[in-house]
Amino acid sequence: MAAATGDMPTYQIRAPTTALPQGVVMATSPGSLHSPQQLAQEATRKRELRLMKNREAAKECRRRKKEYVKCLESRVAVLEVQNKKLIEELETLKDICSPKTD
DNA sequence: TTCGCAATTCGTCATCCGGT
DNA sequence: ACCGGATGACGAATTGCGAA
Repeated sequence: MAAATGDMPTYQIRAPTTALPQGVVMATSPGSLHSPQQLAQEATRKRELRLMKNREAAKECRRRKKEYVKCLESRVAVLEVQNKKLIEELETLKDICSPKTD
């Protein structure tokens, strides 16, 4: 697929993020954190939240990619039919235009 | 039935890139 | 500069299938 430094794949649609995944609870405000234990808990919570979001993002990314590939495949099918017709048409015109050698 | 293998799916990490 | 979303890469888990 697109190289890391390449252009954006056409199947990517950047949508604004809205709701949090179900079951995710916002943390208390940072100002209310004190002990190292609380800080550690907060770090763990943040990590779990990040993993959960990335998991969902990966699913969505793969879904879009599949859709994109399907779309490309159906376009290939259409173009193949079109190409076949054009080749046939060309052969017909060649027959009509070629001088009779006889 | 079960074993081995290939293909597919999934979760995670690393990185890039755009927005603030 | 920092943050967060998108995605490629990778390894682990799962699935499907033919051979024994």
